Amino acid sequence: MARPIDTQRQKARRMHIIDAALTTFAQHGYHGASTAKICDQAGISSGTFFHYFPTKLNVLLAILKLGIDETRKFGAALENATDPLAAINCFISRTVSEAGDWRLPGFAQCVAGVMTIPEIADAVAEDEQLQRDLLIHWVARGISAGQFRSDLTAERITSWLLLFTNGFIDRVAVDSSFNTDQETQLLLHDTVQRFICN
Amino acid sequence: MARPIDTQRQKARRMHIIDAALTTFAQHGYHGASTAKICDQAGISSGTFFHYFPTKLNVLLAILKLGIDETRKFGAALENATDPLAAINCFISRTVSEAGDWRLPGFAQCVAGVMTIPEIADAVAEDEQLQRDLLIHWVARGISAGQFRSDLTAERITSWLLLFTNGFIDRVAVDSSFNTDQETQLLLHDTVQRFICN
Amino acid sequence: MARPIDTQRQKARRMHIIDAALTTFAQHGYHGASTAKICDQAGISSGTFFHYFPTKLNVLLAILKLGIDETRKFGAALENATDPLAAINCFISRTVSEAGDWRLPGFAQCVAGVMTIPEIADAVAEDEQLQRDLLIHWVARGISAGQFRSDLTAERITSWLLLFTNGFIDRVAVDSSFNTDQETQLLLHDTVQRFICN
Amino acid sequence: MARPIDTQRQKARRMHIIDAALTTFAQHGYHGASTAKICDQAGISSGTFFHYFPTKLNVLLAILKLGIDETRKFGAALENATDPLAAINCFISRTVSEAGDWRLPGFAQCVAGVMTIPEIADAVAEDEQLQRDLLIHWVARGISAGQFRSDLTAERITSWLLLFTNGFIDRVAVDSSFNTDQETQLLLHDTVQRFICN
DNA sequence: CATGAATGAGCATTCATTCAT
DNA sequence: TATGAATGAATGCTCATTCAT
Repeated sequence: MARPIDTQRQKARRMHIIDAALTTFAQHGYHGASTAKICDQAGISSGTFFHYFPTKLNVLLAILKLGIDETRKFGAALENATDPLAAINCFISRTVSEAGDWRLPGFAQCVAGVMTIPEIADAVAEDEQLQRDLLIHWVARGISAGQFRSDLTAERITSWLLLFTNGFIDRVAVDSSFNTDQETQLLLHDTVQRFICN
Repeated sequence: MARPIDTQRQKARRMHIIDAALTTFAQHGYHGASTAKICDQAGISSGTFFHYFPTKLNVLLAILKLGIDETRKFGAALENATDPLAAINCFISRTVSEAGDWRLPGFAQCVAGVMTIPEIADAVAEDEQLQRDLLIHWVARGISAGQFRSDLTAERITSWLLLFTNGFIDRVAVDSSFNTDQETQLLLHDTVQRFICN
Repeated sequence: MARPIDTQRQKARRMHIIDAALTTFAQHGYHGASTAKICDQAGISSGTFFHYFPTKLNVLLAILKLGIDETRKFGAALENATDPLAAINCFISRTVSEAGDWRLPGFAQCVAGVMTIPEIADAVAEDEQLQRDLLIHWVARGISAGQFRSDLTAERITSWLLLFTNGFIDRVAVDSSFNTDQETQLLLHDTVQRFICN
Repeated sequence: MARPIDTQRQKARRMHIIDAALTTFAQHGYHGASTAKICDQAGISSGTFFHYFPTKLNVLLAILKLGIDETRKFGAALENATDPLAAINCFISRTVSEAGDWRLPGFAQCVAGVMTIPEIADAVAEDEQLQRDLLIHWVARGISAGQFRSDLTAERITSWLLLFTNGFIDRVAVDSSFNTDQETQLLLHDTVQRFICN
């Protein structure tokens, strides 16, 4: 008796495991997060874990994949924007607001510690490239519109925008006096705007 | 009976191991850097390794300690500076130029991945605090001198300066189009100056 | 309420699984043949597998049982034979011709590797005993008829006949230059006849 | 302080582990012999086990290698023989007398069960080939000397000699009424001689 | 001091088996 | 009756650390 609806349950369960893994990775780092800890967190047995993911590494990759997909979706949604600065601000505040999930900064550190694994490096590079492509489009448009400074290439500016967002997330992880909401304003209006505009 | 000459040799050997560990941590991450790999890199036996350091974690802590000491020394050397912006720029360019040692960005990622270990978190927090103390002093002076913007507290400005430097190092690790020398200029004159000054 | 037709289907399905298991055991050995592989080979789900057999071991035992049954049947069919040597040759060539199913030699190796499991050892011993009983009868008759050598007990001769057949099957598995059809002649006329006759 | 004599100890220890593994493999089969059981048998820790052998499979291969080396040595020692039949008998009785170590027949079954692993198959094939090369030389000489039957190629005869020896070892494992010493005589004088001579 | 063999706790992963649907 | 998701015990192997020489 085929149970076609099970695919729903499977997807949900997969997401449940991913969620638990995200928490555990954020709390303990990649190697500190034993599969046993992840399974505890998810309330499942090790067998179930490996039923859904062939390897511990693969859960991490699945999390990264999720981020990549969201980045892609967001880029598409931004396509009908008109003002370059607004588009960029929109992208940046979205990225940065993800740090509202307290696990994100910890997860970012977890990933950093594991960039020596080629598959991870590749996934991170893919995400990075997506963000670059997305941003560079709007930066270039801002430059041609005379809205942004023209002494720097769109590429260099993009690198710096990513420096700001990633540096921001790192701050959240490390600096307890760093208030996300409050500093996001500073990021958009002072750092980005001052850096990018004429 | 302690022979002072031996102390010299010991110190040199200790430093040699630290250097090898730094390389290995940068290349393989904390867990990827087995003590065996570190020993290979240092050209010593595991016995010798544990003669100089009680645990693998302690080598990492020793490396961090070295950084802390240098930060402290640098802070002291800066004490007779007169111009706040110059002092800050000096600090920042020193920090950032350390990334000239290719191992630093990799090591920074290694440390990020292991921040869940309390001793590491403490050491990093100590370094962070030192850098804060050092910077905040000059930022406050720049504000009172009317040289810097006064709409933000010295503390917030300092957080952002650290965001820039750490974000910069992260960029070096992740972004191959990011040229250290060239971007350092941008960091000092555009990012910092635009952010900090009136 | 049992429907006799179902029993047919069940039996067929059971045989189908046994056949798939035989193939898989021959190809991968007992431990290399995971239940998953067997199910794949049979085109069924693991649930179905365990519906027909309580454990993996039981499929193997079922295969052995099949062999035992056939041996028994063959022994009965041989009962009206008249010439001892012909009867023995008949038995041997039947046994050996089973190696025409390419899976048999592999399966024999599979079983050898698992003789440390008491239930397997018992089943193999039962088959062995059956073959012994069958052969010893004709060997004894050949001896009393003065047709066979009388310097050896019927039991020892029988052991050697089994040595020849099992050794033959092992050869097929191991020695690619060993041509079944051709060597069967040699087995019957040279090895067995030279060994057994006056 | 270099301890050059340790190589002796290492070799001894390696052999000790090999010996324990041989026992355990013979008693429990390859998969039934967990590394834990082997370590217990050897009186060592798992760490030590893997210090000497990278893989469980490798101990098995090491045992096979030992057999191969001995076959090679034996072949060399046989080189100055003069009588082909005597040389062949000498080889066969050596091979067969190894079954005096009660573990050998069990180990042979263990290996049979694991022939699906390519590395094992290769090692067994190498041993087989060595034995073939060794025997075929004397068989060919016996044929040209008119001492042996000439209706079969030397190769076929050799295959049959190996059938006899391997079948013999299998018998020892399976047939409790099969007395090694007594049957060896039968092997040499009746089976081999009757098969091989004119 | 230096060495590297020995240790054993810890971990990712496999797989036969169960059972709700 | 058939399914396949869920289970968890068992296993091979890694690696930081100890200690006799």
